[in-house]
Amino acid sequence: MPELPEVETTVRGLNAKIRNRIFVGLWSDWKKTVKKPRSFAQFEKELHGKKVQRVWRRAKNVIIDLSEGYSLLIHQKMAGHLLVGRWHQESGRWISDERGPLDEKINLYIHLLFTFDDGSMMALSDYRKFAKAELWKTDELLRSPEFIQLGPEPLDKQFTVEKFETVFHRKRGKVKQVLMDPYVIAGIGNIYSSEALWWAKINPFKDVSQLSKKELAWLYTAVQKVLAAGVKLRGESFADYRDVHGKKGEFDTERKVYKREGELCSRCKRAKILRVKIGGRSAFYCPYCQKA
DNA sequence: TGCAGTGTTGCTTC
DNA sequence: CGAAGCAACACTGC
Repeated sequence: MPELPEVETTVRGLNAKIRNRIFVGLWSDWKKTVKKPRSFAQFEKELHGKKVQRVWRRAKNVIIDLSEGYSLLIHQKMAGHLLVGRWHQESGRWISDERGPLDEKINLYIHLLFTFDDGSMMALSDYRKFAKAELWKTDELLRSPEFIQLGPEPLDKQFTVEKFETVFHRKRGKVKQVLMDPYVIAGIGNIYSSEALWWAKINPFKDVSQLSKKELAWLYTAVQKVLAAGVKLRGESFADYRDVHGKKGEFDTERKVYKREGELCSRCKRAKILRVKIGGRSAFYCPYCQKA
């Protein structure tokens, strides 16, 4: 579900709510969510008593830095939601104490529930059970290969158009797939790659090695534009993304091609948006604006 | 009923 | 050996 803007929205929400809180309790009905340490009991034991220092994001990972040099990493994968609030259990189900957007549906899929020292809680809801939680020593996480190998952050000030060109010229393959490769550039998934390519007027099938310098510059600008708009609008909730309070994002007003197959392109008004398969995923584009 | 799905990984094949 | 392709993960909703 979440791509960079959605994860960023979640991270900002967590920072406002759980800083300085101390982990005192843990509940789970799907312990496989915890991947590290291997043993759930060990995870629970090591987490207990740790204080939240700050929450940040790398690619689509939420990282909660803790006292004593620990970091809790959570990846929401396709359908995970991180929520904060208070819940109580009724006949085996978690019920939100608050009225409003944290409705019953999302609560049904809570598989991991952390309790803090002040009685507030952080829940990981995930109807597909793909999300993962890992407890690391912070320095080990930062030195781990899977972390080091991640591509640059597209919204970093240091991520210049020159860096973008360098990163892309090293690769080959369909530009759509390369954009979604977290080891090439971080945080871009199926929605924002489709949107960026539409803004840049680039055909998603085009091989990255065939992109002109001009096209690379357009794509660089488009990637930053759609991601920044996504963050500003607090994410895309076309599917089921919600922020930590269960609220929807507003990026849907900006959605130009994703899941719009058959609709007239809003820019050229001469062609209908196509849906095709690239690398096993659906890609959406305007065959007129984004000629091969 | 069948299939697609916001992501990533790891296995197989070339 | 590297790259590419694809199943697997597990479940809901159209």
